[in-house]
Amino acid sequence: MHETLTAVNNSTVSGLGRLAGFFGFSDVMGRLYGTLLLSPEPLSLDELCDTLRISKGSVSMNMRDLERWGMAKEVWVRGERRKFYKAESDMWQVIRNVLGSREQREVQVALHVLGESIEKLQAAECQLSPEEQRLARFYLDRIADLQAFFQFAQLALQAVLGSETAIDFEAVTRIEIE
Amino acid sequence: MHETLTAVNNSTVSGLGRLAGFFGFSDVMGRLYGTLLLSPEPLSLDELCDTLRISKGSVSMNMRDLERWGMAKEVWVRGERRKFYKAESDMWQVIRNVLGSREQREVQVALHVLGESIEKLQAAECQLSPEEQRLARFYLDRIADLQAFFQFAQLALQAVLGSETAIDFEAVTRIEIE
DNA sequence: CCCTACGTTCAAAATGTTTTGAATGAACTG
DNA sequence: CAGTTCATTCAAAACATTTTGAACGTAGGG
Repeated sequence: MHETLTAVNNSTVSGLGRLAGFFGFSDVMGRLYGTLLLSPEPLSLDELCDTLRISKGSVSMNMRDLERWGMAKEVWVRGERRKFYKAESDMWQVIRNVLGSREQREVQVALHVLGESIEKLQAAECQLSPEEQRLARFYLDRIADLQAFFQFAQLALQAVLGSETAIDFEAVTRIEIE
Repeated sequence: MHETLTAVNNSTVSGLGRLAGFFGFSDVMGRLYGTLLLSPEPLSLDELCDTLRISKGSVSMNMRDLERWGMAKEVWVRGERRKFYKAESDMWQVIRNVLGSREQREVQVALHVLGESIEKLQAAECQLSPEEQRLARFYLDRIADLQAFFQFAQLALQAVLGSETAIDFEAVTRIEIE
């Protein structure tokens, strides 16, 4: 294959590995995803092993994760007994999967814990010594800031997730280029 | 100290540890930050060791990182020879530090690499076999999607970073609560 | 100057994560 | 049903990260 194609493939795959790492997934997941994304045909487990120089076991496990996150799908190739995979190529869908199920839960838990802390502090106020009351009020201030941060994050997430297919990537490209 | 205060302190500190981990920092950094954030007085290295049950060396190194990221500052306490630290309590500032210097650079690098790939593919087109040309066009499609994603990320970052002190956390709190 | 109180460094140890490959099992085929 | 071809599992090994503490450096006080 022409060297340019190989080079582009490599840098894209390793870039996606990096991106995956950034989002708290394993590098390998990202590289598998990238390899599938740049393959016009679905790929089998063995082809993925060969391409990425990774053991079969690892590919098997990581592919399961990719499927769990809706980033890849099994594909049935007629006349073949093996499993074939293709990437979910709708980025928007992938992002919604990840943000919607993982990040949103994290934010909600955080908000819940912070809310509880505030309640506890307010409830305990009358049992505290004057010195402790000062500290409690200090805590309340700082925790209110954290709360505001997470509420902001929640709003941002909802903005991205809420719009059905809204944020139109193609449109973004056009805006930037012009 | 009253048990409620201790409990709130613990959950906040460990929550910030979690958050730090999420952003690719070490847990310990987050916990140090949390401990400082919930202390009305600046704390010395040794106090931080004691509170978090962590070695002096570790605190020293992690505090340097916290300073590098603008999340904590040294404070001079008169009559004291030791270093004291306090948290940068303006969350907005902290977020801008992190997003501005780290995330933004990542996004820019990614955009640069993707742009290069597109150029390379276009330049090589006339040297490719018909079969390779089909593949090159396929790559261009997929890479354009990735580009759009990163351009979206860049816009989002700029929206957050661009506004001077704009996104007003207190206002967010009010909106959410009402 | 020397002594003390501190902060920093860094190599080794502890801990955590990822990868591997042999064992297992499931599904098809003749 | 026996043989083959695959995917999966999981314990052990390879690898990476974090933590530790002893050694070192530095500044102030006497």
